[in-house]
Amino acid sequence: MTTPDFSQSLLDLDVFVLSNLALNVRRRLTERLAERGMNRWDVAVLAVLVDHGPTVQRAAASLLGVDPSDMVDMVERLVNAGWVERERDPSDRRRYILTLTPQGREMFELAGQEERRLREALLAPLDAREREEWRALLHLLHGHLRAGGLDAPPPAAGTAEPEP
Amino acid sequence: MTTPDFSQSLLDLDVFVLSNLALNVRRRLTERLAERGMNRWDVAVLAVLVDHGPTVQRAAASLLGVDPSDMVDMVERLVNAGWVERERDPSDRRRYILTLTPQGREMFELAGQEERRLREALLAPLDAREREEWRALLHLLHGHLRAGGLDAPPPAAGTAEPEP
DNA sequence: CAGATTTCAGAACGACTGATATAA
DNA sequence: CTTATATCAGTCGTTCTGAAATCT
Repeated sequence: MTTPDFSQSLLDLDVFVLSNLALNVRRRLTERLAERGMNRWDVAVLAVLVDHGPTVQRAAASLLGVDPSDMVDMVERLVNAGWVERERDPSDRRRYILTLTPQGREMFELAGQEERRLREALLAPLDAREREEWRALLHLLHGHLRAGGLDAPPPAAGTAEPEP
Repeated sequence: MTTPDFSQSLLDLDVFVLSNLALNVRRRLTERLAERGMNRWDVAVLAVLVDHGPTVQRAAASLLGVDPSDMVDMVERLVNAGWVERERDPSDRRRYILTLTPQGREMFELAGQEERRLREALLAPLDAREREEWRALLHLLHGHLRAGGLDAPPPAAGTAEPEP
């Protein structure tokens, strides 16, 4: 689904609209990050390290919901760019420990700036109240979904863990 | 970006949250449509025919923002399923005219039902007022973006046409 | 030995590019 | 001759699967 002109019948299907809106925003984000030499996964990995400090590669992959095998190239990118250091865990030499470098932290800040610029452009037609409402609803729905909100549609039966 | 556990630093970047929310919803939609033997593109094409009536294949591709070359297999799927008829335009034999069949209309209705079920599950934690607000903001942002809202970030300069 | 971590090779899918055949 | 339409072939990026290598 790329850039439909959205006939009315499709507009009635909010899920398609949401999907399309997000896809386009995502493209813009990718473009803007590319201007800084980054991609979305770079930012996601850096965010994990910012929050969790030095992290085992496998654990970072789990946190991000990425397949561990796909983590390899992602991390190599970051190491080559000098944003992350990768060292064997001395206490368990199977593991790589990923550590944020000062340059990595700078890049994450930069990414945050780009995100805010993009968000500003997206939310331009909204006033302050609407922006707050949008943000609140967005995070509410995101939390609902992460809590397995789409797994038990009608009632509220078994608890469903987020896909491993 | 699949299913990040979203460390706080990433949660602060609303664009990532939006992207992730939509991506997961999109997956669910794909799953549910698959249970009915459809995919998202099927629904999009059917929607165009529902709204516009018989349509030239190339025009449908433009409306959907799809590359014409990718339209071939999509249409073949629909024809094989008996949801769409494809006939040469007698007045311009380069063209194919796509026409919705009654079965195609039925399938579109079915897709609509699946979308509403999914939307219901997604919006479960919202009350009536919040749902209205969400829908209004979603469509407002979608329209803003389709109008080129991300092309002129700071002021309001040149008009930008939707990417051809 | 079993189990965890990283890595590699390849499949599947969607989107994009370039070339070709047919018709206007 | 130029243009438009549909089609085909191939590439690229992303995600997923399965297996191997190393280490506990």
